Amino acid sequence: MPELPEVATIVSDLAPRLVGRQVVGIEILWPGVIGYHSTGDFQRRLVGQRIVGVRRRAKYIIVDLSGAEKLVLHLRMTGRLLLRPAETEQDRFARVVFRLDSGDELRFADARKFGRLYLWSTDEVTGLDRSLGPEPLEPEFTPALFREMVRRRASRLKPLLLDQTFLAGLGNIYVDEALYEARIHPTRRANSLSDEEIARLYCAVRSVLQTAIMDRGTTFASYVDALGRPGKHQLNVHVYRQAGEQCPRCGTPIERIVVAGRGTYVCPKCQALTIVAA
DNA sequence: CAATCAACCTGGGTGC
DNA sequence: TGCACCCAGGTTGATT
Repeated sequence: MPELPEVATIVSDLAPRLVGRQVVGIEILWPGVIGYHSTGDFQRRLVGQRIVGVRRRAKYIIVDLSGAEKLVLHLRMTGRLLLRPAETEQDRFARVVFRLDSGDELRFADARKFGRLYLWSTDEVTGLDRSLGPEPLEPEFTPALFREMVRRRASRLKPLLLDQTFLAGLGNIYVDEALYEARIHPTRRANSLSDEEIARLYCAVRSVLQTAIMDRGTTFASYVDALGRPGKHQLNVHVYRQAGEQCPRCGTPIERIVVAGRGTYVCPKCQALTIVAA
């Protein structure tokens, strides 16, 4: 479910509200979502810790603590991270609840139980960081860097852009939106792109993500921010889940195809595989 | 390195 | 209402 803009929204909601808070208790309603440590270990190591920072890397949420370890969360498809007053009725599918000294609870809820919570050392977080591709909105991600990355790869763009070790943060929605914006077909080989196409794709990736962040994410089914509010970007998507609707650019009906096992939305005219003479 | 598929789980929507 | 079936915003690991 959540991609970079959704995770960024949750982190921006949580950071000002969580920094300085202390974890005073933890309830684990479904132990399966705790990775690595035993659940007892998880509770013992976390209770009493103070939160000193909340940040994002790719689609991971990293909570920096007063101790040496860091709480790392991944929401996968249907995970939610919600900050609620403790007296609020429990959220459906709540799996782990952190009680805070403020009287609030940080609740991890996940219908499908794919999401995971880890307690990791600095070295483990560094290892995660090194295994991930660049952050598309950071200044280190330059057009020249992206050009070299894309030129070196032979795979099709759709799975390549979904690959978090290649580029961090994109998921199914924003890959389709970026490729549409750049007018490039998702099955094109990366190393077949012209310099101009790579430049278009670079700009498209960044503008799609930035626009979605301004819209506080995309809600089609289950995504909500840390206060339970849906995003607004579903009102501004051009192709994702728009099969049969008219392409905003040329009016051709949007098509749904399957690429690398993923539902994929394209304008068959704007994103034609072969150049058609005008 | 690239591609495909299964697996992890469950809910929601659709069509009969 | 019930039921079968399809779809799902992610990631990993096995296999070819």
